Amino acid sequence: MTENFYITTAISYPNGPPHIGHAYEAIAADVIARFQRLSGRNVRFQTGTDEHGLKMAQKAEELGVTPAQLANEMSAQFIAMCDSLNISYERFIRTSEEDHHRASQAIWQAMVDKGDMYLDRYEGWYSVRDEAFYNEDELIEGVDSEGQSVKLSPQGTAVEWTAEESWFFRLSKYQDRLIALYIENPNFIAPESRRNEVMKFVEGGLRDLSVSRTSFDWGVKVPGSPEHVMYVWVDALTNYLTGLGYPDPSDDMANYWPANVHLIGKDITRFHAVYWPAFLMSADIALPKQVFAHGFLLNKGEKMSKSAGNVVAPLQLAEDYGVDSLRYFLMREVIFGNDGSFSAETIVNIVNADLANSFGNLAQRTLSMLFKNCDGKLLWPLQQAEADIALESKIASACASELPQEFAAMRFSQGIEAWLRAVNACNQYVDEQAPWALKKTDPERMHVVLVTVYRCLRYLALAISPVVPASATHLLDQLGVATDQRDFAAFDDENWYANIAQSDYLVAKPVAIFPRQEVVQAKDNS
RNA sequence: GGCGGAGUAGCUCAGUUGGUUAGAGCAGUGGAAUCAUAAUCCAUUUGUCGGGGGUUCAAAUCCCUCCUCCGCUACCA
Repeated sequence: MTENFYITTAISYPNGPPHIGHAYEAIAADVIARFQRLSGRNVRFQTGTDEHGLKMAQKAEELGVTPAQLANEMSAQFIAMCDSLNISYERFIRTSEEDHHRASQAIWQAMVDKGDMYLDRYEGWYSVRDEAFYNEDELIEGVDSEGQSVKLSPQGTAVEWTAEESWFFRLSKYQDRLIALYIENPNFIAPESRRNEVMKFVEGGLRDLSVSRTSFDWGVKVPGSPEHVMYVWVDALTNYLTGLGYPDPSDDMANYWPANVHLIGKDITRFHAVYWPAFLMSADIALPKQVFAHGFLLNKGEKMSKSAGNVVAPLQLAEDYGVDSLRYFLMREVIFGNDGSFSAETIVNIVNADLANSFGNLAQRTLSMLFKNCDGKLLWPLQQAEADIALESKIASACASELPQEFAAMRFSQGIEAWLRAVNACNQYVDEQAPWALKKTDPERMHVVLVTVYRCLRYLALAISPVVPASATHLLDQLGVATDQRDFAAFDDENWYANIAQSDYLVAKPVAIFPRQEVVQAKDNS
């Protein structure tokens, strides 16, 4: 029986164009999705945009368009980003869609039926500028324009005592069950540092959550309270269910829920690790198996911000260095779960060293010799020497065992390191065997050596394919590997090589899969 | 302020039940080779393991203290 696997990214808030963080999350999720497919699972991969909320409404007004128009325009940009980064999602969800409103109202109603929703007043010091309520003890003393002493928000903006009618969710009721969840499922929140933070937060006591707003109307209407729209997180989190057809009983719900992993940025851990499971518990829906919070990307070690003027457009990087180069760099160089630093120089460095020089050139030198010296013919039957078998066994272990184990545990950089050791072993083997010398002394042996590396290349290409899908496909095409033989199950097929070798397949003059890169100078905007 | 994490070669990081000359990759340097994308292979330099103090036969690893950086500390998303 085939296992199912459901992975989601957070849905992006499209009040601005996609940035490198969005690209990173999409790429990481895509690598996981492709890896799971390679492992033989039925994968459902969902991403999308979170289009409601005050900020979208404000941004639309600022631009003189309706929120729906803005959402259309911006979500198109996110879809375009996914497409250019080769993101293999099954569903791109938009929270403004009709089915999502229905799903959000259904989960809301389920929470009402459970007795977890009540109407109350939300009172506090509100800053219009910050759009946030503050506690008395958070406020600072300040002076207004007339020299009067006034209370200000921590950001120094004006606050006023405000009261708003709001629906509340009985979050406090779920404190103990949440803690039990974290203890019984240590991997529910990853990495561990995030789990510790969440544990402390919940142990510190939970207050009920205000979950509706009356101050604007760009959102999902609360059932029975048309003047209220849902607090965006109730609606946003529900997208993970909407995409499977909730609330209707459907095959997708049966097959894919609960999700295997919600991949998110570390800044929204609490919403996913506290509120979301509490909502689901209340609605009697199964809980996702894991919430994985990845880190942030820093531009040369600096946080990116509009004011610092160092925001990097993801598509520009993909355009400058290639989609697969960007994907490889992010998965290889950033320890998954930690923050990571990037720069054009580092990307070029890593990609040239690993992909162009080590791996790409290995393929190029091998296929080139096969083409020139053996007319592209593969060898059958194949009589390998001890060194050949030893190499293959090492490569098979790295590609079929080490890398998959690391990837399954979300340790992508470690998995890629194991793969790189295999690549290096192949280059080492080529140098030791020196097929160019054998060409004069023992052409038969030369052929065996080249075919041995050829066989290793298939392992290497398949294993790394989730990270660099287009390039891996390019190489597998050159190797003549059938498209239905490109998964981990094919590693167990003893006859794969015999089938190609005994066919009339010939290795053609190879085309470089990873050209060397050079740093593209940033355009001067002045 | 409270709680938590981190500070190891130029860069990114491994490395704790305390134990021989502290490791890897990249970058650098020297050499070999010439099939290949001036790619590859071999060898190799550099470290007060954040500062100071302590425990111990022995500490990057345990304790104390100080410095620096980061995260969390609820309703923008």
